[in-house]
Amino acid sequence: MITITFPDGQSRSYQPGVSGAEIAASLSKSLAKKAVAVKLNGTLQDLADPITADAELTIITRDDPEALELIRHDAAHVMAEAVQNLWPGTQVTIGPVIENGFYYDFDKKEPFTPEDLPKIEAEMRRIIKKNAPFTKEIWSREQAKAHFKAIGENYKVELVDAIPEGEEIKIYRQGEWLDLCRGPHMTSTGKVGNAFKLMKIAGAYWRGDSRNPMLQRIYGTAWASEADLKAYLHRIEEAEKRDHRKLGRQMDLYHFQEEAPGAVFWHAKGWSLFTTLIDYMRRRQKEAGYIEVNSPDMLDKSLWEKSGHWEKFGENMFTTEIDEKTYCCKPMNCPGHVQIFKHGLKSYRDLPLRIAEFGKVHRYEPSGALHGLMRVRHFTQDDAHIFCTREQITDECMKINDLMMRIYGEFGFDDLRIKFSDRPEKRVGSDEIWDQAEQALKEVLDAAGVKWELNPGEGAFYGPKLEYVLRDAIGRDWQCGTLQLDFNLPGRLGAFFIGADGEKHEPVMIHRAMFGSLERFLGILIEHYAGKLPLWLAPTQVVIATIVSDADAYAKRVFEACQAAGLRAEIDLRNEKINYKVREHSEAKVPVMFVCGRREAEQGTLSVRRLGERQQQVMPLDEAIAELEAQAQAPDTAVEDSDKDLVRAPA
RNA sequence: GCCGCCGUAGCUCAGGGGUAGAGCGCACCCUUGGUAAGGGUGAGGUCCAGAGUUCAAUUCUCUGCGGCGGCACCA
Repeated sequence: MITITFPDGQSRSYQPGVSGAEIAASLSKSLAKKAVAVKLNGTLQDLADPITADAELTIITRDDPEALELIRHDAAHVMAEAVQNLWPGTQVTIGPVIENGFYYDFDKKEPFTPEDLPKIEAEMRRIIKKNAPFTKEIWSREQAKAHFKAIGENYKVELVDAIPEGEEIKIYRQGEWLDLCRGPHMTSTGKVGNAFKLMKIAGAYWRGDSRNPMLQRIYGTAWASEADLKAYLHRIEEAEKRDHRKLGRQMDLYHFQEEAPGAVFWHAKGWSLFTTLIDYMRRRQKEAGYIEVNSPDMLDKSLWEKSGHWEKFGENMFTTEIDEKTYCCKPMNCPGHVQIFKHGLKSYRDLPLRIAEFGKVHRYEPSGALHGLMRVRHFTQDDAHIFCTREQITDECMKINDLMMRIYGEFGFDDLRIKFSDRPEKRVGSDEIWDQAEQALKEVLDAAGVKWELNPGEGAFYGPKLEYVLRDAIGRDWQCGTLQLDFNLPGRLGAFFIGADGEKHEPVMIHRAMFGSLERFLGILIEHYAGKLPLWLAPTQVVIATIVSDADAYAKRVFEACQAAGLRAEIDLRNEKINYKVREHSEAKVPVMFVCGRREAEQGTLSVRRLGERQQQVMPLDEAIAELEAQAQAPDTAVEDSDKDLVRAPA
């Protein structure tokens, strides 16, 4: 007999080989009916699988959160059958579960069209209605290969070949249809339910390799209930409203046009945002002991050959020929910073030397990669390179991480993720150096007590890196901040310092960007705040709007007072009703409106209306402006009330 | 770069082999109205570009460019 322990701590004895279904039946009739799978020692498996040893077991019903991935996986199989029913001769490949849904990749001569999706959905519903049981069979490798070869499923043959020796080759049947699959599955197709929707068609390379043929992928979403599906579709809709490309237009921040693909035309309001961010970062960096420099935008190709960029990155560089020379637009600032470091003999006493630049870099990104502000060909980095000794690495990395966390915290990112990318296959430098570098970064992460995930083999060729990743409104991840250790470039470009021993030594270089790309960070910020930027960032902080033209003169005085207080203000004297003005400026996401009518003009007050609030507050003019001025301070310049007078004393 | 879809007014979009429409915005006029759209009049288009088919192309076909959704890429 074997002992099965249940989540409530109770246990029972069963014959070895008992199935989850039998166990469920032994517990209760209703549970047996609802069960779709089991979780055996933490792993999901088929309800019909025999259990041969003592185990902890949870019966999974369709309503359990764990069942969601089964619903989605089953839906993928059903979709594959549906597609093959509708278009015989289509080859199926792989169809995994992903966040919020599933996909399946097909090889079919004629492309799917958007009109095909409802047809496939209908066929899926028919298959689900038939409610055929999912049954598992274990086949031999030869049997599986022979079968898939015979029916022309060449990709499946390849998949069978890829299954390691000694691993079972599982076949799942659903009625007439079968598929090679790792499993597990629920008990029958009917369990998939109705809460699914096919979302989009896309191309995808076989096995994710661009040298392989391109397959057609169909993405779907599936949920336990129609309410969940509806909620999900609603979430997507809401997220799309936050898209920075849409908000950027609505808020008049920037635009793109055909003549400059991947290059931003920053409008006055967007540029205001841009410079506000730089001002903030400049203060933060100065405080952290950085010096700011500016290096040339174009440098002779020979320098990029020396640095290794031409070989490693040349395909992505913009070049220009002049005076029989080739110049490259800088894709990175590092070689320039090394030149500045090299200018004048450096002593160990100069280290660590932290060189920062808001440099605009140019990278020829593949056309298909461009994406609003998130991925552009010309962007500004808040870049810095720290030249230091080996001994200083940990301390410097720690400081960078602290600053990074502080800055991300000040923008309210609670969904920041940190990835640690270690040594790639193609790399330079000895294993000892890599050990040391990776160790240093790990220490930093541990000391900071932050959560991080390993990104194996994704480091730069010259050193390991940390990536600070933020998610946009539509769920895409973007790397923003980065910290990279580099034991390579200083040597290649001949940088050295004189140590305490009087000898030449190679400095270590730490590459680091906080926002990463200002453009990308701005895109993320816009989506993060859904356009409702905090006061200190808002391009227009306050609009002074009149109710009647009799208040024009007063409104102008208010406007001037706002400007004098350093507020970014606009004045709206138009011959429009106040409702109209309120609506328009609310839609433009202006955080505050100072409304003045006859009453305010007479009494020297303002009716203060904040974005998103229905209630207004009538305040004396001076008080309203002083309050707003205090609230409009950047996180790093905001001072406590008690200090305010001191700071402003010279006025 | 690859696969698919798309490109019509400043914006959002409809239309369709016989040289174009709506709403919003814009301009002007009336209206001075108290916190999310007052009314009227008007201007505004190389229908992405080039080639082809056709008596005729914004519409169909091809090529290019750009955008969107994925994939690959992101040093």
